[in-house]
Amino acid sequence: MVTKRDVAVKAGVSTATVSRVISGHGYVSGDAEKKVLRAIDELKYIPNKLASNLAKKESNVIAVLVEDLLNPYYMHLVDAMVERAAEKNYIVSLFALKNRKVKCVLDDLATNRVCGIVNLAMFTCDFSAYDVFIESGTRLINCTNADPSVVVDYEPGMLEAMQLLHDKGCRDVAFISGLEEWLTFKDRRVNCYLNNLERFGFTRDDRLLLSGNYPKEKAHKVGYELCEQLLQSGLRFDAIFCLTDMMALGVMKALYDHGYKIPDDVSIIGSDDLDFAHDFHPALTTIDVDKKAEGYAYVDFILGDCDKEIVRIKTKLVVRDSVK
Amino acid sequence: MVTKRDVAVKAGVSTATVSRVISGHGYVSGDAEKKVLRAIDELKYIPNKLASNLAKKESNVIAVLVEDLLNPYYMHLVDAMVERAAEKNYIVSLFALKNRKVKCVLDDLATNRVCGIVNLAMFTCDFSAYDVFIESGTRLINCTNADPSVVVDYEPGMLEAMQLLHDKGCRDVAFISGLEEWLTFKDRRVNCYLNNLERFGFTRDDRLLLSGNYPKEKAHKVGYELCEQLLQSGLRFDAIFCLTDMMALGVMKALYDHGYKIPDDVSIIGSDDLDFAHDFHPALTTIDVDKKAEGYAYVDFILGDCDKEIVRIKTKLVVRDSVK
DNA sequence: CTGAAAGCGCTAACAT
DNA sequence: ATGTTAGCGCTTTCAG
Repeated sequence: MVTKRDVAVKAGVSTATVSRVISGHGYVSGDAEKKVLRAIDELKYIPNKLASNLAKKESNVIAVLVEDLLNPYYMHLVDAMVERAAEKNYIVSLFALKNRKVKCVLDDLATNRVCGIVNLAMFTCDFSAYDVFIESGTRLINCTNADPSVVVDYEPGMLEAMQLLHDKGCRDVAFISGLEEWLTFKDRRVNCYLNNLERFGFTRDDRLLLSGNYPKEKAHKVGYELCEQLLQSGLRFDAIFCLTDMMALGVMKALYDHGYKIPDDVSIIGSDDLDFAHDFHPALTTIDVDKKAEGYAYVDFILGDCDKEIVRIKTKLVVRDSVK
Repeated sequence: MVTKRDVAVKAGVSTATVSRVISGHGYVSGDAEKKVLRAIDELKYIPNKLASNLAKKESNVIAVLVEDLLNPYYMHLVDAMVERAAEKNYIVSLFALKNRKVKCVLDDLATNRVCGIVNLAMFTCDFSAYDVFIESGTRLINCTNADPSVVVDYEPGMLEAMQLLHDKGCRDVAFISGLEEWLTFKDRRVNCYLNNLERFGFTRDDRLLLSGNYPKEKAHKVGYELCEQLLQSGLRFDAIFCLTDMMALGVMKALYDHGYKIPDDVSIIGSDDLDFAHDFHPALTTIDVDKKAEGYAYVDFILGDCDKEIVRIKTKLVVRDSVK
């Protein structure tokens, strides 16, 4: 294996100089640079991250914590993160909570000395017991309440959606959501819905807001079940907001299974705008989230390339065919 | 930061002994073991993978190469791989080809000294130029033609599916596939279809087998377009095999958009059995692939924990509502 | 059964 | 502008 030392010898300089030309930091004469570059090329030198990670006491891996890898929304995010991380010579690794104690996962992150952790799961964890993270200044996102954060600003999209429903004459608008403590009381989509019911002349009825076990259980499954629950409640409704597109998939399925027509009998609005929302039947009207910006923001935060302490992600309504 | 040395000092032994009890290799007296374990516990020692990676000249990261992270089938695989890898203290990192030259990605893999590469993309690459991989014995899956491999044995599932179609009286069965060179001429699903047309009394007509640009383009999009192409061809067909479930989503969408009813006018069969195939409309009849076994096999191969040189993944038909 | 010690390849002062 | 060198924390012979 060819090392930095080999390059240095071949170029007739020291390893420090080689480091300088590679990193771009520090002064190097044009002549030295040329020789080093040529040596690197001839020797096909490939730097060893393993060594630099150790020397720097920090790895180049960004950890992403997820509840469930199969969630397409997360994958959009991860996709963006991988792209952004690659630009900066970092890599992203996945850590799943499924079937593992949180402590195990945390130990795993610690032993790997990851340089940052993006927690996409619905819980905060106590990192205070992990000196490693604190000492090494590992950056955390969405792990503790004090983290810098990226928040999806659902308001514009939600307002557009409510306006659309209003324009179409809907009055009894249900909202199918997830975990009560995380996704009903704290969620910006739900809050926006709740805060603007009167403004758009929608019926206010607590029973129209349903909570379920997402994301501990699959969104589509929760959507299906909650929709059946809504159907059985006997309440009148002419439109349903779904917390996510996948939830909308389940909701629509339940509606079909019970003989309802979409959007004739009930209008559906999702949230996320997954890449295949267009191919739902009918094509889903949904609140698009700028997922690429969100993913980029995560890695920029982790890498300290973002000076803001909070970045807001844009949303907007994408009108397709699921609203009459 | 507490190091192995700290533990050794506290336990009154050498670092080598600490290593022995941690790794479980080599002889250690019960007494020494006890002391070491206690020291680890009291000091809250967390081993540093960065150091061990360097010392062993091999990292604990398994690389997964994908064309497109958003493909749900890959995510099922990655999900299984993450789970399996975690059991063995390895982590999995994602590398996307999208927008990057293959050489860049390969350099990236090399500089990170990944311990293995699972190539889920549709191309083989020339690793011969990368001494690092060869020297360090990096295990490759699906990278070169010589790799050990896991093959999905689509035959059982395909045969069941063809039998079902036959029983339902279908005769003109189309097949909507992907890249011609990879997914038409080489694909086991396609081959099985082609080889058994007569056996089930299906029409043989080359024009009924359509190729598209998947996976370079999204499956659902390719499915949609190919289905429209089929529609425009004027050929008669009463059933369609789709290479993947996501393709089926697009195909079904195209059918609806053109006024067809599923399964009344045409039956649809997918392949993969994604977790949300049940919530397609109608619920998709599809060939289930044992994705967990597939993911496990990949990491077992990478870690050398599998002595077979080829493992076969099972498939079976899951009957739902998209076949009349 | 245990310990000493020589690296692994790179980084980052510090010196020149 | 460039070189020297002392680590980074762990693994792994090799002695004892």
